[in-house]
Formats: sequence, structure tokens, C-alpha cells
Amino acid sequence: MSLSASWRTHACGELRAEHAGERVTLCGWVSNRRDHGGVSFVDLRDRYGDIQLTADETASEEIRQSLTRLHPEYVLQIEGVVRLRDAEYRTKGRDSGDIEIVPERVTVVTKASRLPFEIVDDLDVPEEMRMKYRYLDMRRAPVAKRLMLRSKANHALRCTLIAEQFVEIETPMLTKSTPEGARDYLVPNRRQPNSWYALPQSPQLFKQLSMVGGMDRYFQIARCMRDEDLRADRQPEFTQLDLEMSFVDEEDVYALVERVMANLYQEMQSEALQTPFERIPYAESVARFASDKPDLRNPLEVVDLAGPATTIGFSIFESVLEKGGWVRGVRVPAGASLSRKQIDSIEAAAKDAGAGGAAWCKVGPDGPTGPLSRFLKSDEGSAFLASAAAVEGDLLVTIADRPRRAMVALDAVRRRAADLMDLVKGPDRLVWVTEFPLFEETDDGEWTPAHHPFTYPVEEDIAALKAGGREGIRSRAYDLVLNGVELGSGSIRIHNAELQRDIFTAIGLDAAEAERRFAFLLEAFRYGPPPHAGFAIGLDRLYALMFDAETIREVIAFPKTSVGGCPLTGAPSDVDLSQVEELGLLLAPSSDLEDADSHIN
RNA sequence: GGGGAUGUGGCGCAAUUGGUUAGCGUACCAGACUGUCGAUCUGGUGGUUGCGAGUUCGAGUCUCGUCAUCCUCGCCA
Repeated sequence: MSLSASWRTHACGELRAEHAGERVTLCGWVSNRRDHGGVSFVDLRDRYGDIQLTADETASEEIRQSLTRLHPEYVLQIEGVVRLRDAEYRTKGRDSGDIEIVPERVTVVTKASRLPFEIVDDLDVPEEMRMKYRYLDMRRAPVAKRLMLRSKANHALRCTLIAEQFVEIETPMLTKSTPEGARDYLVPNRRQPNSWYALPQSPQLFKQLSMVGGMDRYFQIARCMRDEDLRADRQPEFTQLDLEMSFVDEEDVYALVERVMANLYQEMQSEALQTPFERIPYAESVARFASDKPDLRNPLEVVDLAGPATTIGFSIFESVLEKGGWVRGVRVPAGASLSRKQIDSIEAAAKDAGAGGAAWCKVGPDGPTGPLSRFLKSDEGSAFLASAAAVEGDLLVTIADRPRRAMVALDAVRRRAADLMDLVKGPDRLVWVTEFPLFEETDDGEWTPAHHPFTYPVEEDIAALKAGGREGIRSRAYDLVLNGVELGSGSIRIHNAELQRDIFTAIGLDAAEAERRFAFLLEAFRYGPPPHAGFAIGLDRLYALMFDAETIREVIAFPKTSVGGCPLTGAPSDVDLSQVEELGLLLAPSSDLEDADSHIN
């Protein structure tokens, strides 16, 4: 590796004691200067590190002058000699602390105006400011480091997959809108007014078409766009490691992804990842952890209290069960030590998650105490506690609600309680969550694909599917979950036209409608589609975890704000009217955007 | 679409119950200084308190609206 180029012989940050005596030409940014009159110092920085330039009594007047005229972030080209510092002048804890440069020529290449903030590694700059001036922010070592780590990680992924005979295929960014899933970003089209491209939510369809094309192992580090509201771990455009394989079953995909992840960890953290990863079927995950993305470091589990709940005379439990709801709880071993305030915060977490409340009790030496305890004084109450395996010193938190809401609340209770008891620790836990439901019910009672409509059902559930079943039909879809964070998902795809029709029927798409929406895919599947399956890993989230970043914005070079704006360029922005006219579009008057209908009168 | 938090020189903070010319640190600029490495010392520049209304003799402070950023619910197959 050489960083030598026309303007420099070395990078500032690569010089070490071994270079002592060499004549070098360096380029970099002035990061700091310390002027003592007779002797002055300037630190010159690039992304590899920094190096001290020293002008002492041996320096010419011209050199001393030129160093004192420098300002922060000027770009310099300097020529000089690397000198080993005298022992007393060496700096511990600085990579180049044993050496300094004796400059013989100093050229200011470009000057810099006063900066919006200082380029200091540990300075607490508001994120808004950092992102607006991201190009300055990334001169700071920790920021630069994360960008370089990301590059290295991407490279490691490519190396593994290329070695596994995968082909990297770039799929279109201007593609067709599909009404399923997230809202599309639409791109108007000049040549065909009233027709639109959509930016891809994922390369899903193209990678399946690549399988039909015989590219039996495809991958791509792909940008995906979804026009939905954002969160700390969600950006409007994000990056996936997308892959697809032909002639494989789940085991092949699991093994491949495990090799990819293990090599990544090996390369990035010199850490052997335990493989194969753990596995848990969706139904078991929901039953035990009230989540489809369980954090297995959290030892707390959910207990089903439906049976004993009807015997203790608590009417809320009974009415919830009558309506088909859940009565389940989380036993917190030794949780009786928690304060009232802490338990209130558990209940608050449940309420935030949508539950009406969280009835709880402590098991004390003289029996249960707390809000739920008045129903537990009887033999039935003891049986209730026994069914939760609650013993003296424990806390039992119960949730009674509609299944979906109860699950979310139990998950919140489990997380909060484990947090309070400091139970979440130990090594990373990667787990495959398998056999997701094929369908899920929407608010208006419709059934939609839980993953996407090309997901293969579990073999033994196909009969039920063909008989018109929806609920409980399992799919061959799987998620990869790390410490409670969903890293990626995938599935075995349908390659059988008849089965595909059954799925479309099940979600209420008749043949004509299915044809209209997915004509190109269905046609492709008439020409000999291979059995295939795939997976996609969200790299922003994975990297944020691996690099210990607070948010995914920290691992994205130029992230967007929580309303999808680009702090640097100001996008999205208005455009010239002529551009809009050329597209055959009409602009809504800005005052009418809010309520177009009410304007008509 | 809903809820919450924040907003005072470039940055971090302060300003009694509403009360004088909005103060301090840092950065920046200038000068001094022979070994610093977040140098030090002296001096200086820099603010329509996010924006707009309102209440008041008087608003950084109170009220309403609005904008921006962040968090969150819905949403994200």
C-alpha cells in the first residue's frame, strides 16, 4: 500500500519513527498550532492521523513566519524531513508522538474561513450542525473511523459472497410502482406524461427474475427507498445486503448467511461468532417472549395464565378471555425488591404499549401484596401463582388484553423489568426466527401477506391453505434477530404457478388483478423458474450495532433528518416551474395543500 | 396524522417574582512568549434571545401561533 501521489509522498498519519531521516512531501489540514515565539508547532491532519510540524531555532525566518500565518483548516503542502524527537519531547499516546517534521517549504494550497464548529474529536456539537456540515464533521477521527469501518465491512461481505460464487448484479433504481408494502417514492416521467417510475423499496422482484435468468447466486449491496415516517433506526433510504439463491432450501440460506456473518465478525472484530445460530419458530417466540424479535439475552419469559385466570374472581381477566384475548404474565425472579416507583415504570411501559394496565403482585413472606393480591388470597390464588411458578421474593406482572396489544405490552414489560433488574447481559445472541405466519389480518379484516405474496407456505399447511384457511398458516419465511433487533428477513419463494394462484386467491387478488400488477413476474415464471430463496440484511442497523453507534445516522455518510430532508443540500426543494411543466404536472398552490377540497365553494 | 422535548454570539451555558447597556467559558482575530501537543498570558471582534403576533409602563422570561431538530405512536408486506 502506498499513499504516495502527485501532491504527496506520504499521508500525514502514516509516518512513524521508522521514517526518521526521510525527506517527505505531505498534504493535510491545519488542525492545531502552538506558537511560542521562538519555537512554533503546527499539527497537520488527514484521515490517517496527524503529524507535528516544528519550527525551532534552526528554522529559517521564512519558515517561522509562514507557520505563524496559518489558520485552522488551511490545506497545506509541505516539504520537510522526518526527525526523531529528543526523548524529553516525545508524546505518549499519540501515534506519531516520537517524530516531527522539520519543514523546509510550506505552501498554503487553500485557505479556510472560520468554521461553524471546531474539528475536535470529542467536542459535543449539536447533531443538526454536524449533519449540515457533515463534510467538516467527517474530518473528526471518530466519524471518519466509522465511515472507514463501513467500507471495510462492505468489502468483507463482498469477499465472502464472491468467494461463494455469488454474482453482484446492479438492479434498476427507476422501476415500477407496486402498491403492496410501503409507500413508494414516485418519479414523474417527461416522455410519458401521467406515468411514473417508483424508486425500489427493495430489489425483490429483480433478484427473483435473476434466478429465472439462471444467475443462481445473486447479491447486491442495494439502496432501498420507502416513503414512510422515520425513527431513530429508520431512514428514507437505507442499505441492504440483498441475496438470492437457486436450488436451495432454508438450511442452505441459513448456512450461507451464517458464513457471511461469521466472516464479517472475524474480519471486523476478530471475534468468532458462534454458529450455527439459535433457532426458534415464530409461534414459540411469541409464546415465550411476546415478540417476533426476541432478545435472548433477556432471561424473562412469558407465562400463559388463561386457565387459572378464570378461577380467581377477577372480572377483567374473565371478560378479556371471553372475547378471545390473552391473560399472560411475566414472572420477575427476585422482583419483589423493586420499588413501587420502579414497578410503576413497568406498568407505564405497558400502558405506553397500548395496554389498559398491568395488574401485578409481589410474593412476600406473608403472601402476595400489591394490586392483584386481593384476588390471590384463596387456594385458587395460590394455584394461580403456582402456575406462574412465582415464589417468595418474585414479582408477577400480568397483562390482559386483545392478543396483538397484549403481546406488545408483554414485550414492553419484559424489556423494562429486565432493564430494572439488570438482567440483559452476556454475549451477542443471534437467532433465526422461523415459520412466520403467511398472512396477517388488517384492521378492516382483510388478509395480506405477512412477508410478501411470493412466500412459500410450510408444506404441511398447504392443504389448509387450499381449503381456504388463512389464520395459522405458516410460511417458509425467516428473520435474523440480534439481541432483539431485526437484522434481516427472507423466505423460500414460490416457483409453482398453481400455488401462486392459491396465494393470490387467499389475499383476494383475482387472476386478472394479479396479472395486472405482476404481469412481468408471472410471465417470467412461465418460462422455467428454478426453486429459489433469499435473504436481505439491513446493513445500517447491523453496522450501528457493530460499531457501537447511537443511531444509524452515525454509520451513514450523509443521513437525512427525521422528516426526510437532506441537511446538507436542503433537499427536497422546489424546482424551476419549467421543469414541472415539462413533466406535465400541475403544482398545488401552497395554501391549498392542506385542504384542497374546502377551497371549492 | 397524533403525543412529547429542545431552540439565547460559531459552539457550550447563565440571566431573582417580568425590570438598567443580555453575562461567562470556549472558539475566532491581534499582540507577546524558545519544546508545545486541548500550550500560556494580554487585548479585541461577535447577539433583532428560531420566527410572528399578543399581554404589559417594560418580555430572553407570560400567552397564542408558526418553523426547525430530536424522540415516540400510527405507519414501515
